Amino acid sequence: MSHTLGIRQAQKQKTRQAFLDAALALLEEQSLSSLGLREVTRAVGVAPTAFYRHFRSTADLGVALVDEALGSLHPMVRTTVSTTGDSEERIARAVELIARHVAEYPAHVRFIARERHGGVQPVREAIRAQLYRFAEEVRAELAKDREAEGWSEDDLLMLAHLYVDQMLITASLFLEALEAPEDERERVTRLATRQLRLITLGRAHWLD
Amino acid sequence: MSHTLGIRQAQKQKTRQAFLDAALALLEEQSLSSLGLREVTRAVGVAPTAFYRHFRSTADLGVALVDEALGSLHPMVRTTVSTTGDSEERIARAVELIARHVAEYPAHVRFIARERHGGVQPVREAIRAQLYRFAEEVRAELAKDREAEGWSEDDLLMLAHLYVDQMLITASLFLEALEAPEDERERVTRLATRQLRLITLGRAHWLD
DNA sequence: TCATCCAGTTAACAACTGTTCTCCGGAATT
DNA sequence: AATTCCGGAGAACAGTTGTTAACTGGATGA
Repeated sequence: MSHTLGIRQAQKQKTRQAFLDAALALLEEQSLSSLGLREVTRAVGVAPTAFYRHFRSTADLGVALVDEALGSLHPMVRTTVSTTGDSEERIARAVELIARHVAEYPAHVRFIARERHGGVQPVREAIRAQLYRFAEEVRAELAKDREAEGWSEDDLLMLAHLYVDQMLITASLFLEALEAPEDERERVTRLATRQLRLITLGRAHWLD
Repeated sequence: MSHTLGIRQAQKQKTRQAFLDAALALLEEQSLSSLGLREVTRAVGVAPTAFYRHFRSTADLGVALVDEALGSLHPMVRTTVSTTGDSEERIARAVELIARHVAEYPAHVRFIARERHGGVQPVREAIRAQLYRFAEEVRAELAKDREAEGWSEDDLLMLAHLYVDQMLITASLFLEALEAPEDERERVTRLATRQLRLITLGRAHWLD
């Protein structure tokens, strides 16, 4: 098992997490490329120079945030795609799961959506890599389905990317609807469900 | 026709355009929320205070950039969707058209992709409004097609949003592949084509 | 021709930025 | 018990930022 951290290491990780939390909060109303180092340290309640003990730059912190936001999501995506049952049930469950995740971690979702095409290259790269991993994993799960018989690897990956992108679009829509009345979120649910239904329909007739 | 502008108005518009051009260039490597007013005036070669003669703030300039980037695109989108011919031909033409547009106006495309979920609320709002207009127009064009018989207005709008989002995803992929060798762009073309093909397939079986 | 307008200039403001170097004190190691 | 390690503090650096006020000089319209 993992060795119990010394007081020192534990305190360091605690401060580091405080940096990540404070940055995430500040990033709700701006982009990473405008996030100042002093701004973050001020929010944490620590001297500006302490920042350098944990990150080389704000871009570096951004990459760490990408891992926090997406790193732990892989098992969830795998099981979601592979859930057995009627395709209609699977769609409903996937949309429900996205809605739930957005409601629970809105700042993480906002960060990813914002910085995916944002102004900081290393962060874009990190997100791109993670999303590619998602697509690969979805492809692997899709390949297990008997509906994938006769599909080329390339076509499966094409479909997987479509699903991943659709997931992000839906998450972003839920995010915009977060503060809105319940029926707005209901509208998003119905929209996303039908879009996934249409894609699934196209999938079923791909080999015609 | 439009009244010829006086020397004064003409010069003002020229400077204003210089602001937009300089800002767009600066925004290739950062986000709008980190774009400084002085930074822009320096690039234009003008005093900082001159900025206020044209824009209230950088956010205001951003909204103007949204109009420049998307405002003139509506007729193009309309005619693209409504082009007659085999659906396979239509897909190929649409993808080709996106590729061409990205190659011709990469900075505009980058700006839209970046600020769609960016840190400046009025700009996000402006982009959202324009994209909604696109979706409405696509819906109107789709409705003319005989394949749309039996479709509800709501389902047509759902499909239209799917097309618009797919258009943006594809544009963003072409953008990333801009500096890459030709075969990378070819890969994107093939990917986008197949994704559109699958969506079109789902569309054809929607009423089953 | 003369008064008015107005895009752009100059100067100055307090507040902020990232980064360096030096130091402190408690944890970790021997 | 003595020594090393190291996360964080403090002070100072040269530059930067947005915004204000008062100005200049050429185009505009009476």
